[in-house]
Amino acid sequence: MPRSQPRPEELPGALPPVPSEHPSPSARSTKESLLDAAERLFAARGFEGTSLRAVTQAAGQSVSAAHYHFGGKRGLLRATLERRLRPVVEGRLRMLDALEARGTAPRVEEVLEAFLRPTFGGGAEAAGARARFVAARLFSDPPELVGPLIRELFGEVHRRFLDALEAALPPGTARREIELGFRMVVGATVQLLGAQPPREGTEPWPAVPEELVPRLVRFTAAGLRALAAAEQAR
Amino acid sequence: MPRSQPRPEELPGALPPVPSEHPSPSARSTKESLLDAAERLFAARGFEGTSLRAVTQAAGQSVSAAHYHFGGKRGLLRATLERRLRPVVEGRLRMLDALEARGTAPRVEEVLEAFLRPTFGGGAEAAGARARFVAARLFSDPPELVGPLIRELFGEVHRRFLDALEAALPPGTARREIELGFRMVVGATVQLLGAQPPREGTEPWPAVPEELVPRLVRFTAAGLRALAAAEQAR
DNA sequence: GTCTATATGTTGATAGAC
DNA sequence: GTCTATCAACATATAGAC
Repeated sequence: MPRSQPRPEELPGALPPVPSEHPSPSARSTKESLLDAAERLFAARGFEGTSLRAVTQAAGQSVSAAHYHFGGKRGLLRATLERRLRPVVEGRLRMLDALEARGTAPRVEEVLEAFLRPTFGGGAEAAGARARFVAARLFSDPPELVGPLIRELFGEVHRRFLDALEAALPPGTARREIELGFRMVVGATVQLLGAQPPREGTEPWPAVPEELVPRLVRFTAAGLRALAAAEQAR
Repeated sequence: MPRSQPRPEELPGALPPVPSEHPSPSARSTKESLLDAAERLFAARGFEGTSLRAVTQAAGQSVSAAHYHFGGKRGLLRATLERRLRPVVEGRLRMLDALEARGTAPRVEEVLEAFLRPTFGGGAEAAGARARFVAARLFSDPPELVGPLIRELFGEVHRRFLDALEAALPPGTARREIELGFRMVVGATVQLLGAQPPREGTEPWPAVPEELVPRLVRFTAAGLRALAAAEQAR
């Protein structure tokens, strides 16, 4: 049996092949195809309403491939959510950083835009599917699975934006009032993302970021200011 | 053991106790216990995530009782939704009627209050469970089942409130702008109903109508006015 | 890494006695 | 109206060949 040869190619650190992931091109495309199919089906029929079989079949993969890569159905949902939510969170933090690195204090509208713009990001076409999916999942089953992920992903962001809003609103506005206003901001945003089933007789709004974001900013900024003003008037 | 009124005398308008059906006292309590259990479980784990067995077991009834009374799982969901949504719709229409029967033109705040107040109705304690359930289901699976019901129940109401808002806002405000604003109103409302899984590190807001409704009215009225003003400035 | 085959449990729905 | 018993279908997960 030939002894092992300390070739330069085998020097430690020369080729640390898989630090975290992309094990092989084929495996990568397997994972990705599963994520794509899962995103589509989970969005359309919900987590519980979608069988793992349906996902793997739509992806042209086997059931056990999903188990190998994601550890099961729940892991697949988690990975699917994470893939879309992470960029939104990073975009929000980046825009808020830029705003705070600037000299002057940010206005309410600027803080809100930093929060809202990445939500509709990714281009007009892709934004539709992604946003619809993510928003739908946030409001759907199973809370014990999605809840911790939401907290993990959004916990810091929400705290920082609450701080920024507190700084931008008139001094003395109660924190609790700002928190309630922020929840309304989130609610209005989710609604415009088009997550819900069609509710009115009116035609659906196109999810064009250029159209929606300014109106969301306008609406919610006025709402937050009204909350702050009413509280100070007491 | 108090029996239900054996008096067949029907005074029109006096107090119609059971409008359409009451096959027998025991059947009624069977139906009701199934509805209660279904409401609780569907709200907690979703429609697809809840087995019919779990519902009937929690209700102390048999699986076939559910089939007999509601025709199956989907019929049970429909009946459960309808039981809670109908009073909200009726309350909204009643308040709007009263507003329009008055001489003077309603203000934006008054229209919004007519829309929002019944949403949180039914008392501080019961409101929590009902609202949470209804809002959760509106945003959850299966759209092809819930969608038509939503349209059937809310179609007319939404159209009438859009008209009322159009009349209350500055003349010339585009209908489309009002529709978008109205969707944000709905979104903010649903969010405050507490339907979603906990999303922030902050403690949950108590769903006390007396606290939430005025703030919702304040926030959304200012938002709608800001939308209208920005559009007229163009 | 990916597959087939299978273990093990649950689902929604129904038939028929009472 | 309500029950028990049972159905066929499908669920997730795993074992082991390649």
